[in-house]
Amino acid sequence: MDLKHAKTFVAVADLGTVSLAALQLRVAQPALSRRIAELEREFGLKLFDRVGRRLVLTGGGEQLLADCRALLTSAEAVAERARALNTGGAGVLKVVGSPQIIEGAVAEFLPRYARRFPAVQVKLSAAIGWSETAAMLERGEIHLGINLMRATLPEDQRFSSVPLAPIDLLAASGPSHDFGSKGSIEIAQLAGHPLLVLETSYVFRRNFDAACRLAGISPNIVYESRTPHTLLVMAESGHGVAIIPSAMRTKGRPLRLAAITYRGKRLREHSTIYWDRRRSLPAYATAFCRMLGERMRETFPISGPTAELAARKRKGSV
Amino acid sequence: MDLKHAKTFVAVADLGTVSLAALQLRVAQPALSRRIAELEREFGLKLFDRVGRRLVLTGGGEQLLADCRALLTSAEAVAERARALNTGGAGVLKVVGSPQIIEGAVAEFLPRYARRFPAVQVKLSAAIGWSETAAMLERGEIHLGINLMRATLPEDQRFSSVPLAPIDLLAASGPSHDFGSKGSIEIAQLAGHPLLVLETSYVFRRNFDAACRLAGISPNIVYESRTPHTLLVMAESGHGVAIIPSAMRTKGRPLRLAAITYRGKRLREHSTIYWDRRRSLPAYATAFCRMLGERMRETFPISGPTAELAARKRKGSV
DNA sequence: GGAAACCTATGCCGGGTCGGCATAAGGTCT
DNA sequence: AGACCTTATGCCGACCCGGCATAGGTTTCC
Repeated sequence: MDLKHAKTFVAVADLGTVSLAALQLRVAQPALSRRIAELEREFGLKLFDRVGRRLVLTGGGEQLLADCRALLTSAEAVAERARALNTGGAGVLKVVGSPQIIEGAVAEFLPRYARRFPAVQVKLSAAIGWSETAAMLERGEIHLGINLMRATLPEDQRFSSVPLAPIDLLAASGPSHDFGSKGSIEIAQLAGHPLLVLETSYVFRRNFDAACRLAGISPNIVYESRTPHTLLVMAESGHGVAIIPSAMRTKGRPLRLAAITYRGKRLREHSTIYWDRRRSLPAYATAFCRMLGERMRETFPISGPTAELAARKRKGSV
Repeated sequence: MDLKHAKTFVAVADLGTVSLAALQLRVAQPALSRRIAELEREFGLKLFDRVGRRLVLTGGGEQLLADCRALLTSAEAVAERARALNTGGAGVLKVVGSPQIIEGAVAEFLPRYARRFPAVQVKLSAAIGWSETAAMLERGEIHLGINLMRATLPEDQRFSSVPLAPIDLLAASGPSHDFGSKGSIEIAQLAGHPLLVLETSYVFRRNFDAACRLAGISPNIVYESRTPHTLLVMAESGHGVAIIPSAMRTKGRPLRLAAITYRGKRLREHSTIYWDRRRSLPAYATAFCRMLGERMRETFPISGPTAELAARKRKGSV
C-alpha cells in the first residue's frame, strides 16, 4: 500500500474507467489496470465489479475509498507543511529562561513575535541556573536558552550567543522608605539596613557579595530566598531592603526603588540568549533573538527608580 | 513522498539514530541514511541537525514529524478497514424498495440487522415501480432492489433474486362496516361497494382488475390514487372500501380488514429482492436478503383480518 | 591519551519493480 | 455488422532501491 496506489484507486472510482484515470494521472492504461489488480490482491477483496466497460465500486470498495481519500488528504497536509516551512515562516522553537526573565520580558514579547511569525510554535519553559540550561541545549531539548553573560564565560566555546539587554541590581523597600531623588544608592549606604537577598546560586547575589567586600562593608542579611518574589513581599511589609534584578515586574506594588552603585557605577549584568553551535538556527529563530533583544532594550529596565521611570515616560510622549 | 519515507522519518526521530531505526525497520543503515537525505532534499529543508553521532530534530522537523505520524495513522486506518472487510463484516449496502415495503418491513428490520453487522452501512431509498428499480440496479447505483415477483418476469435474466414474503390484497373499510367473521371476502361480493383503488401502474391494481374480469363483475371505482395511504384515509371516513396490499401498516387505525379471494383463493403476490447478476454480493449482502426474508415471513401480513391477527397473537404467546 | 566501539555518509553493483507498447478479448453504439 | 471503446495481460528495458564495503567522525572506556 502506498500513496500511488491510493491515488490510482480514487481516480478510477471518481472517473469510472481505467482509461480516463490514466489520462488524468498521465500514466498508460495497462499500468493503472495492474495497480488496481495489485490493490485488490493486497486488500484481499474486490474493489470494483466489472460491469460492461465500466468499473463499479463494490460496497467494500466504497468504504475503502473514503479511507483512501482521508489518507491522500493527510499526505497533502504533509506537503503543505513542508511548503510553509520552506518559506521560513513555520516551525517549533523551544526557549528556556529564568522565571523572572520569562515573566518580566518574554511573556509580553510573544504576542509581538506571533504577529510577525504566526505559524511558529514557541514553547517556553523555566530553568534555574546556567548548568541546567546548558545541559538542555546540549541534549537538543531546547533551541534557545536565556541567561546572564557573566555566568557562562568559562564554557562559551560550545555556544553562540546574542546579547539582549542590561539588567541592574536594585534596592527595593516599602513606601515609608526614601532612597532620595538621585535614583541610585551607593552600596556602602546599605550597611545599616536589614537586607533581603537572593541565594548564592544567583549571579546577582555573588556580584552583590563581591561589591560589599570591595566596599569594605559587612551586609546585615536578615533573610535569604531562592524566590525573588518573596523578597519583594517582605520589603513591602517593611522587613527590610530587598536586593533584586531590574528584570522583575514591580508595577502596581507599593515599593521604592533605587539602582545600587559601587563608586557611582551601577552593578549591572547583561542578559544573553544562547544556542548550541552545532545546530542550525532557522530564520525565525534568529529573528526571535534579534526582536527579543530590541524589545527588551526598549522596555528595560522593567523596574527602576521612580525618577527614571517618570523621565522615560515624558520622553516616550514626544 | 511515500509511506516508506514517512516510516523512516518517524523511526529515526523516535530512536535518535539511523542505526537503531535500521534495526527496527530491518533495513540496512545506508539505505535509511539515504532515505533521510532524500526526504530532506524533497522537503527542501533540514529535518535533523547532526550532533555528534546523533540526529537531533530541527524545529521544522518537529512539525513535519507530527504530520507524518498523522499520515501513518491514516494509512493504518486503511489497512484496518481492509482487514474488517476481509472478515466480511464491513461495507456499504444500498437498498431500494417501494415506500410501503420500506416503511412496513425494512425499517423495523434494520436495527436487527445492525446488531448482527454493526460495521455495515445500509443506505435505503424509495423507488416507484420496477422500471426505476431495474435501471438503478443496472447503473450500479444500488446493490439490492425489492419488488413484486410478477412485475419482473419478462426480464429476470439480468437479475438474481431471493423471495421474501407473500403479500395479500386486502379490503379495508371504516369501523361501521362488517366483512363477517370469515376474515376474507370473495371478490364478487365487492361488486356493490364503492371502491377506492390504486392506480393501474401498480401490479396489485392490475391483478385486481383481472380478477374482476374473471369473476364477471364490473367494479364501482369511485376513487383512484397513486398513494395507498390516501385510500386508507378515505376508507376510514366511510367513502368506500379501499383495496390495499397487506404490507401496509394499519395498526391503530379504525379499520376493518378482509383478505380478498377469487374462488376461495387469496389474491397474493410474492415480494422479492433482486441484484444485478454481473455484480458480486458479499456475505453481508446475502445475509441481508436471507434475514429480511425470514423477518418478513415472521411478521407478515403486517395487516390482515381481525380474526387472523387475534389468532396469531394467541399463537405467539405459547 | 589511545584503542575500541559506535555512528553517519557515500560509492558500487545487481536484482527487482515499474511503466510503455502491443495485442487479445469483450462490450456498446450506430 | 462494423466501428469504437474499454479492460486485462504479455514482453521488454530503464531505473530505482537496498546490501555490502568503506571512509571519516564521535564517544566511551581503560
